[in-house]
Amino acid sequence: MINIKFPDGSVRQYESGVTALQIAESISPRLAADVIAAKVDDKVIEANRPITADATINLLKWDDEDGKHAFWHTSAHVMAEALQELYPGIQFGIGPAIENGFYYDVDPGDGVVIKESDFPAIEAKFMEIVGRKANLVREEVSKADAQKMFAERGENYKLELINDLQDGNITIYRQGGFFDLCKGPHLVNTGIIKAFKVTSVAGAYWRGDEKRKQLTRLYGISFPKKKMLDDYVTLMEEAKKRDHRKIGKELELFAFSDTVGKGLPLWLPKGTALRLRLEDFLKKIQKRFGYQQVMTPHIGNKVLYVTSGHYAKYGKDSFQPIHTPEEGEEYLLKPMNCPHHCEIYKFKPRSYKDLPFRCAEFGTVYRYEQSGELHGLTRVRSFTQDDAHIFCRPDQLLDEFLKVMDIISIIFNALDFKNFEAQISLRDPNNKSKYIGSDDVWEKAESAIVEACKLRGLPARVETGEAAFYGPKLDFMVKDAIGRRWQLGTIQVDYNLPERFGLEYVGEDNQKHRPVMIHRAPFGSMERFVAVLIEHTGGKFPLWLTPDQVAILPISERFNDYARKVAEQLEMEDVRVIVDDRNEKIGRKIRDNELKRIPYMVIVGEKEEQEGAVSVRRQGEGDKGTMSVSDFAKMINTEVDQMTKSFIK
RNA sequence: GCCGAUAUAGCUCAGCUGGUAGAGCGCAUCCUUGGUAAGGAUGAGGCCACGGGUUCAAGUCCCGUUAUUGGCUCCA
Repeated sequence: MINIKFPDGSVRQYESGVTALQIAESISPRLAADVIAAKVDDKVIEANRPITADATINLLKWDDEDGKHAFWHTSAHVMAEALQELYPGIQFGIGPAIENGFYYDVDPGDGVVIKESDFPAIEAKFMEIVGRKANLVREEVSKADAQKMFAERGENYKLELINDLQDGNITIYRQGGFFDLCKGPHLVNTGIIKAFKVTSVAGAYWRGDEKRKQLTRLYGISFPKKKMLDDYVTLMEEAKKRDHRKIGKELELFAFSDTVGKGLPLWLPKGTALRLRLEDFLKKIQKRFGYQQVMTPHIGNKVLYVTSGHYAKYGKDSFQPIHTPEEGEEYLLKPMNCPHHCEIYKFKPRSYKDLPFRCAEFGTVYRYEQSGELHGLTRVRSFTQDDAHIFCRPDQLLDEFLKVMDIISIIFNALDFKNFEAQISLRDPNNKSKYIGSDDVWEKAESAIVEACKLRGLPARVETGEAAFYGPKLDFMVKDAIGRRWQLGTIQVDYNLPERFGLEYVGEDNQKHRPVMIHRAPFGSMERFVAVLIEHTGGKFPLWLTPDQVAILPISERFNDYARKVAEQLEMEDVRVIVDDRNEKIGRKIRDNELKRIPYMVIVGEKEEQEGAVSVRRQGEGDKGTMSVSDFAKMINTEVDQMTKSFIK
């Protein structure tokens, strides 16, 4: 007999060799029907694998991440089986479960293209296969056997994968006539899968290497109930309505013009109003944190970027240098603000008493992003960083870093970005040639970031090999409407540029010392931040930020003059208003302004004019009753003050 | 940059197996002057992305280019 411990702490005894499924059955038949897999001592295994020693068990259902993972992983195998039946001679790459579903990378053979129009056939074949309700059978095989099995099927990609595996822990899973190299875990039977959809097809390089062959990647998602798929499809459609590109057009925030050039956003009046308000908000916070605003040109002598090292690394893939009538003179559209700020630092000799020197600029930069990468406002070729560079003494570094973290936290709180993720990006120790600077300097910079996160209790994922070439960084990532992750705020520690630009300060000891630099951008870029803000709010911006706070709707044209008078009065009180004086009925005006997501509407007619009042409506809520114009102005301003008092002033 | 998809009026889209363009919204003019989510009439808008080709005939079929788009790679 063995002891099985459950998550609630209770312990039961079972015969050795018992399976998770049997354990579930011993508790309740309903539980047994829901069990997808099991976590036994932190290892996820099939629900029908014998357990032969004392263990802690967690029965995994669809609601458990690991359960879903097994479900989708098996689904990937079923999709592969379907593809094998539909496309004889197809070769398989890898087919993992991902955050929302799974994919399989396949090579359908020369000249064979899998297109969107083929999805229905794949889906039908998939459902046919799960209808066979095949059991998944796990087999441990030797490396030689595995090689033989996949060589017979002509699976060159699988053979390459097997080559990299250790003999002795190679497993394959069979279902019906199909088998795949896989370490599991899986469902016990494919029949549990009740709904499936191919979500998209895309190219993907084998092993993520753009020099190798591009395979066809099929994305899919599956569920244990048909309704769940329907719900998922509805959810995706809802999310698409929050797409910033769509809302940006509807609310006239920004636009693109082929004539201006791709990836070059045009900020329309409403979008500009929103952006400027965000910039003012940050400026106020920065002032409080001792920053000084600076301005620098949009171009700079190429020498600046040769010095910084950017030219060597990105020069060929950037907008090319601007030539002047002078022989040999070259300027670059600035891809970064830091070299300019270094020159500001160098303007005069600095004393240790002057540090930290924090200089901030909403600096527009130009980067020639690959054409396939451009995406709405989130990935563009011209964008404005809310950039600042802090030049400080090494002993001030940690404290300065923490202060930047505090600014980011103020901003994310103010805008209600709760579900951000923090990522520490470190250098890849196996590929140091990608980076500039000595080991010693990198170690100091990396440990400062790790230490800062520890002090603030910020849980951060650590990624090696993701650092900027001049230094490690801490990034704040936020998801968009359909779950894509975008980097917003960033803080980077840099000992290298001060070295390259020969930055110095005179210390207490009257000797020359080298400052440390922090690059930081809490929004990241105004473009990307606004894009993510649009998707988070669905275009319903908070009252303090929104371009138009109030729409005044006269009942008929007879009250247009009164409406304009009210507008003037409100404007005197710093309320942002528009007057809808179109020749339309009131119901129509309400509907149109609701759709424009204007937070407040006030209706004015005969009654209001006589009383010097307005009839108030809140967007999405409806009628709020009548009040005097001055009370209404007060109400708006109080609401704004309530929202902003915690983070502005 | 690579693989797939898409491109028709200002916007959202229809246009079947080829026979010289349609709707709704928006816009303009007129009627209507209204009380909390779409009042009515009339009208103006299209080198069907661009360039080639096949055909008696191309929005429709084929090729190329450009832009957009879903991924991959990249992201100072």
